[in-house]
Amino acid sequence: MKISTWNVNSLRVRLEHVCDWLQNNQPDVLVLQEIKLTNDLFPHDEIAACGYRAVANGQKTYNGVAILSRIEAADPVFELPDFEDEQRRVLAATVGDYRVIDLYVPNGQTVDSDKYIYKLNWLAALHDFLQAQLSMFPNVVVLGDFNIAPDDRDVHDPESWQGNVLVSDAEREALTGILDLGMVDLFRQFEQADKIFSWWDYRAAAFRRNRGLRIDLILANKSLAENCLSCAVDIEPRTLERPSDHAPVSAIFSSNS
DNA sequence: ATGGTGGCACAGCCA
Repeated sequence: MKISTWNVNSLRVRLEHVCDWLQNNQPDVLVLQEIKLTNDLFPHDEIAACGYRAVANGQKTYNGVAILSRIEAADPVFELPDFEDEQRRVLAATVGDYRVIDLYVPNGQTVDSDKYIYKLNWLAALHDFLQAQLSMFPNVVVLGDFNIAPDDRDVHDPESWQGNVLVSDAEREALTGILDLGMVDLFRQFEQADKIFSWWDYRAAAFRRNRGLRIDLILANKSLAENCLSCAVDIEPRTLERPSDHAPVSAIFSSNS
C-alpha cells in the first residue's frame, strides 16, 4: 500500500504533472491540496484516464482538497465537526482498510495576524476530530500540507525562522498534541539525509539553494506505523517547468496492515 | 536587498 500527498498549488495548472507522476509512481492513494477549483470543474475524466477515482472538496480560487484512489473511497467527511468554516481544507474517507485524512492546514500568514489565531483554533478542532477518528478506525493515515515544520531539522535556517509562522512554539505544540493522541511522523521513523524538505518558496531561487522546510507530513497511528516500510520526499517534480512549490511525499505500508 | 515569484483573475489577496 503506497499512499502519497502533494500540494499542487492549482490542479488546473498542474494536471499534467499530476497525471505524469501517477503514471510514474503508481501510488494506491494520492491526496491533493490547494486544488483551487470547485467540484463541478474537477477533472474526473483525466484522473480516470490515469486509473484513479476521485473525491473532491473544492473551492474557487483558494484551498480545496481531493483524494485520488485506485479503489473507490467511502464514507467521506468534508468538515471538522463543530467548526464553522467556509474554507475547504479537510477530506476524510475510507480506502480499503485505511482511514485516509487529507489536510490543508491554514498557513497562518504571520504570528500577529487573525489568520494565525484561525490556524490555532483550526488545529484545536482538528485534534478533537482526529481523536474521534482514531477511536473509530484501526488504521488511520493523516497526511497533507501541515504548514508546520515539526522541529529545527525540518528548517533550512532555524535561526532566521525563529518565532516565525510555520515554526512557532504554539504551532509545534499543537502538532505535538496531535501526535500525543498516538500518532507518528512516519518520515522520522527512518534514517534520512540532512536537509530534506518538501516546500521551497518560489522567490529568491529558494529551491536551487535548497532553502526549504519540511511541512508536508504523513502521520499514522502507532500500530499502523509499525507496518510502514518507508517514507520519502520526491523532489523530482519540483525540478520541472512551472512546478508546484511543494514536492510529493509517499509512505509505503506492508500489505498485511 | 523589508524585496523576491506564482496562482487567480484582472486589483489585490494569499502563500
